[in-house]
Amino acid sequence: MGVFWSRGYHATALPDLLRATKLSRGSLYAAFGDKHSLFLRALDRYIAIALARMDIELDHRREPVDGLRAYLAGYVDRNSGANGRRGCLLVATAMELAGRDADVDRRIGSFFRDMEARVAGALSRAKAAGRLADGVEPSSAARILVCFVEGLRVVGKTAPTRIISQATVDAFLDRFIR
Amino acid sequence: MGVFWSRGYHATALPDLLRATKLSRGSLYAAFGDKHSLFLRALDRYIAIALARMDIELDHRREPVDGLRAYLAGYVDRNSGANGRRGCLLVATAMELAGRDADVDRRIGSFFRDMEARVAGALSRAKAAGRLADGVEPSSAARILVCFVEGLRVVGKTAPTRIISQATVDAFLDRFIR
DNA sequence: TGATATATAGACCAATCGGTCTTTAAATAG
DNA sequence: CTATTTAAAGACCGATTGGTCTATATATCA
Repeated sequence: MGVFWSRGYHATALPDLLRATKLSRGSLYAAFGDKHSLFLRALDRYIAIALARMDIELDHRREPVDGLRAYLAGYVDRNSGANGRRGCLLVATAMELAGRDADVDRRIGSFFRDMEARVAGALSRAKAAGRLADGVEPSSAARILVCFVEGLRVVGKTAPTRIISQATVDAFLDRFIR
Repeated sequence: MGVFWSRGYHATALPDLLRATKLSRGSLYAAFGDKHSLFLRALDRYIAIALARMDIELDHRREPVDGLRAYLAGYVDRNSGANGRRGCLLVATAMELAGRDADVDRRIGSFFRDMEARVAGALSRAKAAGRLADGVEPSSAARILVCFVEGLRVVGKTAPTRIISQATVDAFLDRFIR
């Protein structure tokens, strides 16, 4: 997964994968089929990890606003320094392969839906707790938030400075939370 | 430019460029040097067009809120249907090459700075006109807006539906404008 | 120990990559 | 018209691509 993450699909060559998996060419093909299948597995794992993390951060039993803060703090972290420069496998894959690879399309699409649903859930709970700013509607705010964090990952590729990311995230949340 | 835009750098092969430029192999190399130089020229043109468009949309003499609306409307447009599926050369390049190509790094970085400066300018003028919501600070709001629109381009790759984009953009602006 | 299954290393494949160069045709100048 | 420049077509180059296959070494088991 790490190799695809760092380099992208096209830029990852077989030798890179062999070095990363410590497998021989034959064993790799026996275990995973071809490069494309292996990439799909890596993508699936990346998605599963991201969603699992969200399930913890945005847990129902938790204070929803705290959950959202933790969720955004995670993005700040992943956007800082070396982490930021590494980027996001999902965003990179979306830009590189979406619209040209049906398998990828399905995964990216459903990931964004799943992510949006989780954020919308947290926002709904925040609203019920009276913690949302006036006029904020959970479902559209969730879409906004998803766009915002994915955009963070894009600009974080070139300017991964933690302090600015954190301030931006705080200012963002201030617009939706009270 | 169009070829790199549609396929990305690595996925664009020489034959694609020959077809697109209607040039022979020799002429292309005589005119542009190598693939990398040609790509840089395409990227520069893309950036110049984007900034020129912003200069019109966010013109000083215009009502700043109208300008911001027009600016965001442009993103809605570029994110809908086939346009959306084509994606954004800048975002794709940032994810594919940033951190591995110094020439690209410089261009992407300065583009985001230029874009943010223009948005911040419009927001400042809006603030002076009393059109900003309470507690909105132009410079941090500009960073938020840049992240938001770039994130739009990412999720727009898989779900480029105009109505939702428009509603999301409207709801977003509602948080900052009055 | 000897027989068998497993996985390694790496030769090998056709196709394609970015890039160069030669040959030929077309346009221009006199 | 001929002479000269310009550009197109495409052969060609070594390197690399994703993928297959064989020979060898290493376990495993009786």
